[in-house]
Amino acid sequence: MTDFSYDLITTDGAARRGRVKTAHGSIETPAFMPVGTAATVKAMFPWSVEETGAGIILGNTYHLMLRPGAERIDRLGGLHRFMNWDRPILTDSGGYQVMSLAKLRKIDENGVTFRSHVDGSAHELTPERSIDIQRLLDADITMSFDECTPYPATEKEAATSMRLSMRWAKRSRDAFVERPGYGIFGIVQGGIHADLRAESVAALTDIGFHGYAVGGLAVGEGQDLMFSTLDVTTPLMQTDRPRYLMGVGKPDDLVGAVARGIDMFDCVLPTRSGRNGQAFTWRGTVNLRNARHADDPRPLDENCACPACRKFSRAYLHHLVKAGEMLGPMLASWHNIQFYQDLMAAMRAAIEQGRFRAFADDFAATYGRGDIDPV
RNA sequence: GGAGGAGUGCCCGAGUGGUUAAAGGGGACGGACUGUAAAUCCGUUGGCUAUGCCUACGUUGGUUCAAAUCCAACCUCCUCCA
Repeated sequence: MTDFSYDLITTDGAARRGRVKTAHGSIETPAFMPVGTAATVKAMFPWSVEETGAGIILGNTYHLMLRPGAERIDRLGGLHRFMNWDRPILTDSGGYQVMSLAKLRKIDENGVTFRSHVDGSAHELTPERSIDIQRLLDADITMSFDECTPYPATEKEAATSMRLSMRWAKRSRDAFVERPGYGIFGIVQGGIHADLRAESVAALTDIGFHGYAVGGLAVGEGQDLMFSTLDVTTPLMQTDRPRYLMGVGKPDDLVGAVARGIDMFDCVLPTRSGRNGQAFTWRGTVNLRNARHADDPRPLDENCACPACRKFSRAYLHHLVKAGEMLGPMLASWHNIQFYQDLMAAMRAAIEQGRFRAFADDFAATYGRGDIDPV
């Protein structure tokens, strides 16, 4: 089996076209990873996810540890087999839940004690345990255990939080069992502070990871601050390792982040928004609940290959969403994941052809700028 | 034919003298969602020449300073008995 690797195929400005090789296959980057927190990309079959062109999905240490349990998944042959997804999987370490479940956890130097959101029972997550769980899950890419620093945070808070994450990153790296085709990523923290981001990148680079993630963004700071933080972060990151912007984002966030040298993304938005009746298109978002679609026989997006667009009308999608029929969220999720994959494919092609800047300008000119109904 | 019960805003439904343009649902309309405690959450939902006024709780009339709330008649519906 080949080692875990990242090949930088070509660049266009700061944008990078690359390929990540893992035990379960390779990933064309820039890549978007659909989120499958609880061993399922919500409302989608794994083969549907595959059909959109997604090359990798994300799972979650915290959720799977609580239910059905990491050891159980291990006994059942690992997460790929358990959920019938044979392509690469990246697992989040539970670090995001340190922030999102703030009311249900206690944090100290050793790690975090969560009160389960399922049944209230107490569970400890340390860097060592998080890494071990991710090994049991058989994640191709393990994420180091961190604290996703909330926003807003004072510079002092961001520094304290980041340095704790750096100590945990070292422990995570030490706990990671090297296996061919498997890698572990360190997570850069530091809030919106350039000096802290620089310190964090240096600390992680010193430890040495197979890839590096930028964490703690898209947590309320806004796109301008997210981009300006990337501007002072990605230039410091190793060019021969993949760069993953965690939890991002909206389509225009993805384009802007690729322009700043990011290779990988994950976000719940396409699936969550899909379940909530919002569809993404090249012209912006469409709220399928809106009354204006009730009599519209046209497809959501004539150029989209997903079944929601190929086989059904906006009027029908509108009806499904309004009626609370589960096929509505299913089709909308499928469409959104398809759109995200199409967007990534378009960016990859633009980089290969050295026209990423033009692509980004064109995207900015049309996305969110007009009604989707230019009849 | 007799006895009893009920009629509230788009719908269901709370409300038995003033703080009621009227709880709460639903529906409708709109918005949000960024390493998923989310098939979730949040607004708005009588009208107007709007810090006020008009219309409104089956209909009409009455009692009262004041009525969705009390009284009378009428209309409609439901249940039971003939």
